[in-house]
Amino acid sequence: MSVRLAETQSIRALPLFKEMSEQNFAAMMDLSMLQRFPARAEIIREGELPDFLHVVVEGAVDLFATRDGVETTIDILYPISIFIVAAVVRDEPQLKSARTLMPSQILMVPSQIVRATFEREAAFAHGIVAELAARYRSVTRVLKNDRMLTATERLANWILNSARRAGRDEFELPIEKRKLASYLGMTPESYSRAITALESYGVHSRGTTITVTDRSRLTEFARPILNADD
Amino acid sequence: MSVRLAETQSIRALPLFKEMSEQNFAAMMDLSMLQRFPARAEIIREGELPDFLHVVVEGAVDLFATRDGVETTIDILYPISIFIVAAVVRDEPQLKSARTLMPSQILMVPSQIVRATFEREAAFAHGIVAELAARYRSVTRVLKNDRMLTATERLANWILNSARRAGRDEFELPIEKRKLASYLGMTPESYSRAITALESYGVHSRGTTITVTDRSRLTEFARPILNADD
DNA sequence: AACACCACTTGATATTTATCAAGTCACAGA
DNA sequence: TCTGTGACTTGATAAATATCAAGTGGTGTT
Repeated sequence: MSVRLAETQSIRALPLFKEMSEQNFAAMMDLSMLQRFPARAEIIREGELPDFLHVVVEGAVDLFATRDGVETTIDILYPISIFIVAAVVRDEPQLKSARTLMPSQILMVPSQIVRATFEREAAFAHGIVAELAARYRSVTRVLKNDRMLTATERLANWILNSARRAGRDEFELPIEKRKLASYLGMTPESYSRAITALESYGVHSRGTTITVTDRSRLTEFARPILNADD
Repeated sequence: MSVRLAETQSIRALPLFKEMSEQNFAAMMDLSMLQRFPARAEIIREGELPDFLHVVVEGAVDLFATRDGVETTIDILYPISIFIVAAVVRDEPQLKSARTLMPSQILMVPSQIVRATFEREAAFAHGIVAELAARYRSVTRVLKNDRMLTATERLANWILNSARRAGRDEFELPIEKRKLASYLGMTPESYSRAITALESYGVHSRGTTITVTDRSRLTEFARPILNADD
């Protein structure tokens, strides 16, 4: 039921935990579990009360919402990130389901420990605030993009941001196209057409490789919303 | 430059301030301003760094984003609520602009004071966390609605929630229809058609009055997303 | 009372996107 | 190597929504 110290290095480095006292951090890890999941494993389900704060240590996690069997991807998380922070803090039902996109390692910190530590240690509380504020801003940006950009423009912006993050004009799709489509709020068919349309605006796509061949042309087309970083 | 004590009663009662020490609260109010704005006054502009945490004390405030002159309403705030919490906490550019929808009173707390108090007093930090988590969840719900419901379904859900909040089947639109349309992510024309369409599903609209004539029928049509409270 | 303004509504049409239906292609397993 | 599976693509069509263009109606002003 506890996590070995050797495995906590990268977790400790997270903004959320960085400033905590060694003692509180150790106590928290002692009550947490580091669990391995296969690909496509369901981790949490929308509507349930959160038992754990989750940390993606390895792999990738799909956060999605469902309605009548239709699902939409709200966020995709890679190491090292945290999820269902808000539900844990408020002890309210989760708004999203989560499943692994590949074999993954997830650290699970019991909700009560999170809330208790939160009360006890200011440094941890600050970490939670920073995390929440960042996520809040991130969804806000997604909403703005959804409301004010066409599907093709959203894809164009996503490509620009991915290239920027990769530091080069060529990068690999980290996930299936259909999943990316859902994340960008469109169908797989629309994704396919959008990427084809972008060939005229400085993007080349072959297999899972995307190349930005004309950054300024693409930027002009994308007309990014201010601060739309993600 | 300071706020009279008599005016702070309702502010003090906010979850954000409720648990604070009298001393810190007084110090904060001393450095804050309670300002009156006419209708349609611009309060903050997207992209700027936040100088103040704002509290809507009286009136109503429209939080919106702009792109090429087109704007979309992200949230509408009534007393007593707080805005640009995330930007203040992170000291990053605001993602939304704000303007009054009617003559309003706004309490403005300087950002530095917010951050300083946040460092100093755990109770206040907790208040910030609760507020952020609540807002994060709220935008998440809006995004889910946008992604998975049609415009008419979003309106249906909004009506159901409004009626529930009002505690009766008849209520008044608190804002212009065009503004509500924007908030629900549609054009005024689409709003008009949507409300007409809902006449067949237990809704009656005349002027600024909306009446739910058949709640179960409307609920069946709206098929609300789990936990979609706002 | 007449008028002007503006939100709202309604109609016609265009655009965007989803849906349905075949394909095509790559890859894993027999 | 063959074959099946599933993701992806492409085409045809439908649905949802926006846009453009007149109206309509209420309110406040002169």
